[in-house]
Amino acid sequence: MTSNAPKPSPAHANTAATDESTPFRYDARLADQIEQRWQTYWDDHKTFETPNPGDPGFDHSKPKHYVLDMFPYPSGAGLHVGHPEGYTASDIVARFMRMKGFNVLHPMGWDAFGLPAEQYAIQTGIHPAKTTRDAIDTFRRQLKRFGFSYDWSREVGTIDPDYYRWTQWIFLRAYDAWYDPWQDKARPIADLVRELESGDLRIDLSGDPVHIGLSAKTSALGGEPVGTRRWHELTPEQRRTVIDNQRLAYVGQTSVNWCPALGTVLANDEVTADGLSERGGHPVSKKPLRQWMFRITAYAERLLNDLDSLDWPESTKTMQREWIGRSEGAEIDFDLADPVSGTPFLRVFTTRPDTVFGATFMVVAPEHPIVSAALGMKSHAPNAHALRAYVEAARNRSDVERQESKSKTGVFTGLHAVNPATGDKVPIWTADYVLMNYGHGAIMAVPAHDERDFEFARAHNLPIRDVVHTRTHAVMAYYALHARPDESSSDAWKTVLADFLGLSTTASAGPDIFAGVLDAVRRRRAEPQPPAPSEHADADSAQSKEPQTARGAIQADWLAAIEGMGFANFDDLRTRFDSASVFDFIGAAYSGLGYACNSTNDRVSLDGLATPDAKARIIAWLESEGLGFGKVNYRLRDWAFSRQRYWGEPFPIVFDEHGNHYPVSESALPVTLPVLADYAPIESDDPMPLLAKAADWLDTTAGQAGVDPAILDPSTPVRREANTMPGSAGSSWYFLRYCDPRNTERFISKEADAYWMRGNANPTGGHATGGVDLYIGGAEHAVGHLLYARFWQKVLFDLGEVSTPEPFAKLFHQGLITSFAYQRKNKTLVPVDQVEEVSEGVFKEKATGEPLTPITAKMSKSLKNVVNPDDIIADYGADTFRLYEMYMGPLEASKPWNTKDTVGLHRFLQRAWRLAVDERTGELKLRDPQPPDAKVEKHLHRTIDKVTTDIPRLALNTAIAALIEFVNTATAAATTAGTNGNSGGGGGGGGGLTRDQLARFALILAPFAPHVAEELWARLGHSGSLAYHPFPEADPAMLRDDAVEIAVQINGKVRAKLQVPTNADRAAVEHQVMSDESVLSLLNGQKPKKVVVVPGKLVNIVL
RNA sequence: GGGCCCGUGGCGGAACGGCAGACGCAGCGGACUUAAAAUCCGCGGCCGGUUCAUCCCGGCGUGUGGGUUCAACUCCCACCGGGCCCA
Repeated sequence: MTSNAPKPSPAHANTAATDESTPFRYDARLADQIEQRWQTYWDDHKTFETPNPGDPGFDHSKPKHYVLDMFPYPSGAGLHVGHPEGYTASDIVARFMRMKGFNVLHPMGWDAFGLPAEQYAIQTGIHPAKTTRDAIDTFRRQLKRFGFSYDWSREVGTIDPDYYRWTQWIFLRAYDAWYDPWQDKARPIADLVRELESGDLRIDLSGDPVHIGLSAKTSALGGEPVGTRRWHELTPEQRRTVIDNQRLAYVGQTSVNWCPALGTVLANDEVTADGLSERGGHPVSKKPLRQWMFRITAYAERLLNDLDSLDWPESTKTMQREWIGRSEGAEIDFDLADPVSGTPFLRVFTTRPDTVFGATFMVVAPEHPIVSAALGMKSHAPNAHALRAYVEAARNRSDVERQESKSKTGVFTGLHAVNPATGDKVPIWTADYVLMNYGHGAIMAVPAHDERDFEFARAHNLPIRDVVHTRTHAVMAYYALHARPDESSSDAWKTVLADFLGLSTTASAGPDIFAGVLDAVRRRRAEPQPPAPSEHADADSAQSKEPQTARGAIQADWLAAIEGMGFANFDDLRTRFDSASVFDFIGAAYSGLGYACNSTNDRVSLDGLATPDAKARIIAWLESEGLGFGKVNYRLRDWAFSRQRYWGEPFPIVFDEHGNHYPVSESALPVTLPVLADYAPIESDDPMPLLAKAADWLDTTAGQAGVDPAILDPSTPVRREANTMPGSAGSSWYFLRYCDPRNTERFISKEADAYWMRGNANPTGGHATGGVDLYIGGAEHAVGHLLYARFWQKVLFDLGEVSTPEPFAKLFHQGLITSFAYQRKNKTLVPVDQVEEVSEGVFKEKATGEPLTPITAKMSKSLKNVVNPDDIIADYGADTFRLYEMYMGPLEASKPWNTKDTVGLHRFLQRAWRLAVDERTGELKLRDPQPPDAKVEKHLHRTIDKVTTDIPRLALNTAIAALIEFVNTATAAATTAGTNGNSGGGGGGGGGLTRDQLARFALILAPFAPHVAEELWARLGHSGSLAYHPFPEADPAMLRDDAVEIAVQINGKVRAKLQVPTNADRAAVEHQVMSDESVLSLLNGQKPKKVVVVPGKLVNIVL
């Protein structure tokens, strides 16, 4: 039987025994009773409903704490064990913080629009409105069964018209805003119009507003802005175009990810690395499309900088930084060596200006004007035919084909440019791997340090010149230059170099200290037998051959590496480095960071500089010479916001017959999603929005649609926007709605926002930047949801709608819960129901008898290793389930589910229960009137302390371990006192804990196992819930012992243990240790060189 | 290929640079029981010595090899293996 196969249910096993002699044992049946009772109680008494400022019962004197879960996407399959992991952790924090005197906001809702629900509806033939509602009901019922302390009165769903009304409203706010680069914030479009009208702003050549004399763009070009126009010079159509191109939500033409099978466009984060859709795994291709876009790129710098202020996992911050992809590159101008009319120079953008010395040729897109210019020049006739044919062919290939094609085709234009750094004449080629719409449609090709350039150079026999060395190469280059004659001989050069490399890389050395390192290598080699300087002179005989083998191993590694590079001899090595052709020789480009080399001319040298420094120096030089300038570039693209599907928020936008768009006025919101019977996607190569099927809804008048009569006559026929918003629309602001979910006037009241979203220094690490105090959810949303939500928050912040610039002050990712799976020799996996365990830890496939290796893998339907939480709760109860999931390991770690381990946590609750309740009579067992056991009391304080410090840092596994230890101590005390009987359910009479101790224990258990804690609390005679009772405090005096056992080490090895007074200072401890008889006998008369005393821990005597 | 994270008993895991293996599971021994289950108590890294046995003692141990330190699971470097992200 495998570990995941069904087990005999303990519920049934227990029931028999329970009925006979221990009807009040804590088993599945009793747990179920207790849990139902308290869940009903909490519901009936609205225990976890949280008033807002201004509501009756709101307590101004308490600080706030907002604990948020990423809301789930309710699927038909119901919850799996991964969902409650984060929810349990956040629930523990929420319950703890309530008891610590905070006003806690802890809501739950549903992310319910989107592709999966729609796909499911298509498969089943049931309308998504129905399947989604059913899934929500299932999820809600399951979540309630865990006893989570959500304020269900604040429940929201993204599909509720009352909710998406405000999603549409936020869209309109962005539609009606532009990004002011001078104030570095979003502002209303009306401000832009006013400044254009006043003449403060003009329109530049590319149609963007520009401040005369203030524009970075124009000053970089180093001249007066040419061709700017004033507002009043523009026609109404031109004005409309200018304005529309400034909106934060705008219609743009971009290359999108089109998925023909799903019939929709996907965002970059919805497409996998191998070009398949994340949902369904269908092929996705690039396609140009006019669609709604969000100008998230305007916020790139702020989204990047503000990450520093957030208490988020470093890995997630790194992912966002990389997704934003800020790079400091440069625009560099290459003068043309051959005169071409109208084109004095070629401008390129590069992220690696430090490699300009290695630019041995240039490549322009076939559409580049210089190509047609070349074709028109008689002097280049010999090449003209091939060139013309190539341009013609390239025109018929799509961008995708051009990017993907492996063969590096291209043709020489016959023209040359001048490399501004080297002064060399370099040929200009045209090739279709360079796209006209990227950068300037031209690149400087650095074949030694760019993969594609390298392949192109190889294919067309162009020179490859090294200008960046890795540390390894830098060491080798230094050696090539500085090796002594005896070191360059045929036998010696490799071993000396290997030692040099070994020592340099160990020391993370840069070129500046190579000389010293080489000296050290030579000194070492000069020594006859190599006990390296650091080895202990007195090393005993057993380790005497260690140093040699160790050094030998590293040397061997490097020898193999050198061998792998294939240099014939030292002269070959030297020639390669001298001629800057190492990468050509190795046969691969190196595009990483390193140290510049071969990069010196009369006026600037980069040699030896690390890449970032080399970049800075070359940019400074280019700028001083007027050859170029530094430029910041971002990888982040604007957010494609249109989906051609049914199950999403409609846009509050209509179009007139000319294709101009108009907003639906606020008072006409929401634009409700029409009920569509046929919601099957339109599979096609061209995007076709599904809502186009709702003809009655689609074609209307401006008045019907609710467009402001001031901007469009109500009788004007209009067509509604037929695209819908993506799934990430509703999830980008739901945390705001929870604060004020039933507000019909605003998406969130100013008061609710100011209270719940404000900055708040608190135990779980809230920040002055404000926002949600603790946000728990999966790491898979690192660059999607978490970036979009930050962006919307900043837009709303700029427009004065919310008070904080960041939505989530502290973020925590729970780890993935995996399952065991079984692997054949060929690495394929076997479903668990086809596996048998032939003996302890040995597994075979039932059908074939093939031996299998157990591994951990994601839970999946196909492997049949999915665990359903409902089953676990039926067997053990929700409290056991909660404890087990939190006890499995660190919250952030990925860890395998092992059902058989759950029984340990069930036993813990059983022992805790038995401490307090007689299993035969159900009577409370208390120690009173006997005084509390001193050891137990002390341990209780330690446990309170441990739990209090562990919960805020989400170290819930160790907090539970501490609770278990306490129960074990108390149980032992009760047993030795002879008051707890044993077999089959405890004697009558006294117990291990006093009434007061049991009460405190129930309180500290409550965040983890709330039902059983409430039950104990009630049985102690309290009325009502303990949910708001103050959390017990540990007495610092009880955390210390009078004496502590310390370890006595001699040369780092523990040789003795000694009791010393806790308050003894270092000198006293040292004195006690050094006068202790057993220590003296261990010292055997030797005099210590040094004695290290770590108070309360150990003493280390160094001989 | 680049970046990040992780490698600790049979398993999940614990350990401010300070006595490695807390706590739980599985296992072994005992108590209770007609018996089993449940429960309770005890043992538990590996190798060796000593002993009837307990006690006790020595050596080796946190993927591998180096380094820093009085002291390294923990910090640094390289490598091996696994995972995640980006190409």
